[in-house]
Amino acid sequence: MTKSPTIRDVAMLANTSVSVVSRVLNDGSGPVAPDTRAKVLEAIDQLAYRPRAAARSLSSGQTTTIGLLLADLTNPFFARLADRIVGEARSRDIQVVLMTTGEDANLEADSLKALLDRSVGGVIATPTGANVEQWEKLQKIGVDLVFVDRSVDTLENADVVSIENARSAGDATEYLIGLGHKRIALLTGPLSTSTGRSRLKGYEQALVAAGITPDPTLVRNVPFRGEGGGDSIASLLAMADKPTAAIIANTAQVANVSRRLSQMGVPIPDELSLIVFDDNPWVQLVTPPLSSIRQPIDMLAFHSVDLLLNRMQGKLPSGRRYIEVQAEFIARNSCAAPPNYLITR
Amino acid sequence: MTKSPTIRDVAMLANTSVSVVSRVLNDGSGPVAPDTRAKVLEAIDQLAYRPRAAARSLSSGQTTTIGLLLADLTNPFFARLADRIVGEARSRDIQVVLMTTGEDANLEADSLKALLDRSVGGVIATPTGANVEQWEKLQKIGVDLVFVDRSVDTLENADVVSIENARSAGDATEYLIGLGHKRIALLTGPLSTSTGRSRLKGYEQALVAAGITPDPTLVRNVPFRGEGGGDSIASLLAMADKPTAAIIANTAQVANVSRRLSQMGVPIPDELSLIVFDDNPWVQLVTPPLSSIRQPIDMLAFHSVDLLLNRMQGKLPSGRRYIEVQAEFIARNSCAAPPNYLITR
DNA sequence: TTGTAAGCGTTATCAT
DNA sequence: ATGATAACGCTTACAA
Repeated sequence: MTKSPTIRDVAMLANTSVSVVSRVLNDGSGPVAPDTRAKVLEAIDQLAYRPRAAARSLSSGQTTTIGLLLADLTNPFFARLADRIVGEARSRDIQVVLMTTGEDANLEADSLKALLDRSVGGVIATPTGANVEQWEKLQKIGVDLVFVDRSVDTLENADVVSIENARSAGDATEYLIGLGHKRIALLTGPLSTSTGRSRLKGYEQALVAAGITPDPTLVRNVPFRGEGGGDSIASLLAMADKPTAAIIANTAQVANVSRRLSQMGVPIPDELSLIVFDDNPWVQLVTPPLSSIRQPIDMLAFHSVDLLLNRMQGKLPSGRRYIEVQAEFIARNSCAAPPNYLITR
Repeated sequence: MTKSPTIRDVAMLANTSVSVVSRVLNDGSGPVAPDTRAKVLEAIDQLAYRPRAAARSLSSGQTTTIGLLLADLTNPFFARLADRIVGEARSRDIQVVLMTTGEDANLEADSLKALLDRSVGGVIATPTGANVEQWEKLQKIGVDLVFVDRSVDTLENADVVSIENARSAGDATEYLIGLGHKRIALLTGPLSTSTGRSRLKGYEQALVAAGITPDPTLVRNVPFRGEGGGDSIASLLAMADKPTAAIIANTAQVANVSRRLSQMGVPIPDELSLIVFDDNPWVQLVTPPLSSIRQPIDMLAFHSVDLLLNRMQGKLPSGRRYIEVQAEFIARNSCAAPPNYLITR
């Protein structure tokens, strides 16, 4: 545990002043003679000097750190998102402090409080929908905000990056309708989330467009966390006029639903056609492989950090930026015509 | 974007000095009269004051931030580990900066370099095995180290938290032997990792104990990343004297192996019995559900942050701490007696 | 018990 | 092109 060299040590060794060293450190912040620069660089190298982040940010008021507040790393979608965001951040030499909400407003509030210490210049988050005031307070102290995957409508100064939820849900619905399905169930997230609402809208629009009246009893809102998905699908299948197909638009619940269906021994796609949001690696491992909607995680990651960094550097005009990227429907073997469906024509 | 209040503002409002405010901030760092404290607390509350992390750490030389350097969040094992570690950290009010190596020594080196800015007081990592010098340099500037899941033997001052790898592999091997298997394949990680070596050792010991001579051609070392697992299992099954069972002891490759096996249409367990390290949620979703070794991720997380924090607070005597936790073998339906196996007795 | 003042390691302003 | 020097916001002796 040696005491680390400071900028002064470097200046001394290079026979110059701290200001000069600082200038070569922050390239372009002032004039430096070529050979002076060389000497400084050598001194830095020789001492293995590294500027201390805390001092830097205290003095400059800036940080090269962003916060990443995700729902839950246990969910493969968020895990992969985190992976890509961290990668994207590294390539730009910025660090990421990671926090999770567990979809719990209180935990989210805790995280927001922690973020108030100005250790980050901006944050990328999947908000729970609550804590609007704390989010605003965070913005007020100068922290830029980018919401990814979902948004909070009342927070108008936060940028948003997400997939085209309505359209994706619509695509899936159309596909099922095309196979002959009339009674299509939808498991979606809480309607308090933008994601849930959009997916529902896309689903209903597709139905209406095909001349089918949406049946509200076929729509279930399931919390992101917990076992809700399993129960919902079970109750759906217990209905008298039960659905012949289901779209699981709640990314967090697809594993639960799959497990329950497999436990119940419901033959897929014979008795029930299935489409899941989020193309996890394992959806093609199960029997049958599941048709799914692949969210372009790379794009979500790229745009969220790109947007945030541009904001932090003041490169963007004020006003919310809303970026939507396309998701891709992938047909596998979990969909077929409904039972007893006769091809007439 | 208001300018935030400083400790001086608080002192002023509370009609006292900054040192007093500082003392109530860091409870116990000095005497404060009860009613003075009350006034300070009120001022803090009223101004919504939050101490700035950078100033604090610059002045005190300490940080409430740790680094978490993991291989790859794409792997469910690491993702869940990250989730638990972040949770454990939050409950102690410490922040986590996340980085990934992608099992790449160069990326690891980059991260290590970034860590040199003393923004963290310690790091929890799954090392690649390389960059020994940089790890040492990190320790030299006072950053404590805890390796989790694997270790680097030459780094004797880093604590280690992992599962009992040898024993777990041994258990799985014994189980298969008990079913009548003689030719048991092992897919394991690179032998440059402690994990790979330990699992191999446990496997061999179990074999020898049962009077079976280990056959090196049945052991495959597969890199953590990439598609190696699939090819390995395929080549194993192409052998003349092919194995009747396989243990996939490379956590990162279980999905690849499963996919390949399913593509090849190898009947499990009829033609091949299978045991996988790491009990992902989806291993019970596939057909048949896979027998697996469940790693106690909560324990790994708890001990690694506990250990690290104690180190950082100097509460631990010097000398490496090596904590091993038990993993649990879970029998499902992917194992059976080998083909053509006659029960004689 | 309280307050003053000297750092902590940078950046940035302003002379030189 | 270079170099003093004053912040930045906090902790911590050391006085009072």
